Amino acid sequence: MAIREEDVRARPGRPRDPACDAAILQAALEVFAEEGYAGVSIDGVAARAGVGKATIYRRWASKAELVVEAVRCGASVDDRLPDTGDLRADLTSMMQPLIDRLRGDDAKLLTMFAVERQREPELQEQFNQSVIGKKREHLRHLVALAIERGELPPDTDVELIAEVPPALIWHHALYGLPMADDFLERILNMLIPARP
Amino acid sequence: MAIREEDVRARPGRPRDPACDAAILQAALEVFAEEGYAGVSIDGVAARAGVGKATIYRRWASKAELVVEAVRCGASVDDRLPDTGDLRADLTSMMQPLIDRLRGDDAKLLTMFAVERQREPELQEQFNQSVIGKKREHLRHLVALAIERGELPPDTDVELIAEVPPALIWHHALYGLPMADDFLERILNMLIPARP
Amino acid sequence: MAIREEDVRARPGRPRDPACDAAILQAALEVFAEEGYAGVSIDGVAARAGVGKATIYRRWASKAELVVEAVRCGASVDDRLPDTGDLRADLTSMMQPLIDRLRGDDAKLLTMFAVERQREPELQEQFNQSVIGKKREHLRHLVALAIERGELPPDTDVELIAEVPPALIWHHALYGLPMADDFLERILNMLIPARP
Amino acid sequence: MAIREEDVRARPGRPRDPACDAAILQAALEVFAEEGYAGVSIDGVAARAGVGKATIYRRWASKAELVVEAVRCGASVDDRLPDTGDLRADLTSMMQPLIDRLRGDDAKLLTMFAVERQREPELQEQFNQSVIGKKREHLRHLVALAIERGELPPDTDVELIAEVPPALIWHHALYGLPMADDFLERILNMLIPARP
DNA sequence: ACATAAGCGAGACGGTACGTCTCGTCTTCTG
DNA sequence: CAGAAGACGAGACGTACCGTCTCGCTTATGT
Repeated sequence: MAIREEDVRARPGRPRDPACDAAILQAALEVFAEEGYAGVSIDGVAARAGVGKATIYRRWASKAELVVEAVRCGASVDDRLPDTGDLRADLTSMMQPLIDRLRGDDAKLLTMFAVERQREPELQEQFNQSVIGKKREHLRHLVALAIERGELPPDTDVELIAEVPPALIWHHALYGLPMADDFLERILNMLIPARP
Repeated sequence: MAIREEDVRARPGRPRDPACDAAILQAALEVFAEEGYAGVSIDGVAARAGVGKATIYRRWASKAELVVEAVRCGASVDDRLPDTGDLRADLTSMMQPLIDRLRGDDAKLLTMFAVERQREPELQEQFNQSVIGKKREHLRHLVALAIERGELPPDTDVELIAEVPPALIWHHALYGLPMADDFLERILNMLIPARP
Repeated sequence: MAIREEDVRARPGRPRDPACDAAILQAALEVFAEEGYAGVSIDGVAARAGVGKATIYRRWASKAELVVEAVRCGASVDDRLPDTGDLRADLTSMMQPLIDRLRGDDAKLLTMFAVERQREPELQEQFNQSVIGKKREHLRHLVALAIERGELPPDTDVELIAEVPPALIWHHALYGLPMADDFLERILNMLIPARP
Repeated sequence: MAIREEDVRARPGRPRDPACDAAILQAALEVFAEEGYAGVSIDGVAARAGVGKATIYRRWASKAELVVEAVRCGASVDDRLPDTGDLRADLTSMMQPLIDRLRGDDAKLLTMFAVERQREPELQEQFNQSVIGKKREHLRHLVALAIERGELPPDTDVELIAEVPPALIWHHALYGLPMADDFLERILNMLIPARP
């Protein structure tokens, strides 16, 4: 996660220019999409954003952090963690946007990011902490609640079930397997017993 | 892809020393397994292999090509396609070796290979056809047979179910999630209804 | 010639550290004096100066430029132009210091400087005008006066005689011929008839 | 001096191809004249001469030896060591060709060679041994004979006098001082007392 | 109102790896 | 054996980034 000040604005001195944040993230995203992680250079991003390097390092501690945030924003990975009391609805609300994106224009960006993560431990670390972790936790939470409500049998393997949707989605994306409109529906049908 | 000679041996001059190929690939593989892609440096590989840098660049045009080939050679895959008439047994026989390798020393190797495949369409294509495709086909075949035998309900989503084990295994591997000894058992428990 | 800034200090950004200039030139000079031109390596100079390679290449475009400047700075010349009325004394006073330096630690430095001048016409030009020219003129002046005083015969070839001492000194230096303590004395004995 | 077989031709096997000698020396000379010593690379010379590298190293032990011989041949530095019994004549016969060459088209080649010698200790060493040494020895020999014959006074400083002509010639060449047609004559007039 | 503290563009700095080049040696095959 | 071709170990070259550190300047705020 970036070194974002969450609010403070109690700090003395000149405040950070929000236009810089935008310009930097935009530039980073463009370069990443064009050249991949290795093609991103801080000097290059700074130049393209019309910004000094210090202005970047004041916000992000490393190239990895910058790229993570850029991709997260750029692909508008949404961080909503829904909890409506209906497992199907919640899972759909969390997973369908990912599927849509992986079937659309962002596909290349997202898979490229997934790939680069493996090549750059820093990147992986950063992303796991800032994004994946929370989602995983929430998925398990939703599954546990569903068991309590009786939507899933009591002996359900929570940790495992919670991984099935993202695992299948990414698996299909990475291997180029087709994901039809009813893809998520089929997954949920497999995981959630039909209501009697 | 590497600058491999087509084996002609009609070229004049001193032939390439095959011992160098081996030493370089071995060294690259070791460093890669220990430090990951970013940790591989040509100077380091050259030193460890007891070889000049030029000897590496004579064979591969860049670090990326070298690593791809090293991993491809190092990660030899086994391709048994069992069919004993028992789904649990067959899936175990197909999937457990993969899990074992992904939990063992080859883990980084295999995951990085999975990653590099994404960057080299040719490699991906070839690998899909020669290995993955057959396995996928066989898995579906096994699932279909299990339905016929009544081990799985008749309305089972064959294509989807068949992807779940590899998807979950790779998902855990790629995200560094723990895979305990009973990992495959839990997957099978989830997929296959308990025998009454 | 080096990429010297004209001292403007109107440039934006962090100014160059003068201590680096000094350290690099010093290190280059030392290596050069010890190992000769071919023995100078940028990595070596950088290491000895405690400086990154980029810091050198930011200032000089190549090894050659660096060495030229280092030597030029290191080989400061003295330019006394004596005129006591005694040819032997004046010539000794002008030439002995040169011999001493060429026999001492500065030998390699000075000869290499003489060499580099040949490769850098600009340097040669400037040096000829500012140092050599005046010395040559003064030598001829001294010889002419000596003729008037009768220390030398009236038909002496002024221009030629005036070149003999420096020519012989540099010739011996460049070819590594020995220059004993009485070297200058022998030259003068050859040129100036013994007083009756 | 090169590893020339001076004669042998008693060796078994295929004799060396004299055309190779010529092609290599020619190529080396061209590159040297165009690019200077540092610009000469064995690979480059081999390619330009249409010859394998081994064929060069079979004849010369190093780049320095090759370049020395190439320049010596190319500038047709003649190795005649005349001894007619007349000092003026012998000195003229030895020195005038050098002056002519330094005033003519070979000037650049020769001075460049003189310069590069200083930069490359190997080169200097090679050249001193193979060319300069013998000439210097012979000059001293001639001077000694002239003293015996009474052409020079008995107290003449042999070693010093012998160096004056080459020292003055090279001094003038390197500093761009004019050398008129009577340049050598003036030197000899200075050194050799007029015949009574 | 104006000092203070931080932001900003620019770019220097010590490092490290890159990919290229040359050296002088070694190894194959063909005449 | 000579010769053409070219692989080999070694190591310097000059470039490009990284992440940090000054510079001189600008911009809010808080007293």
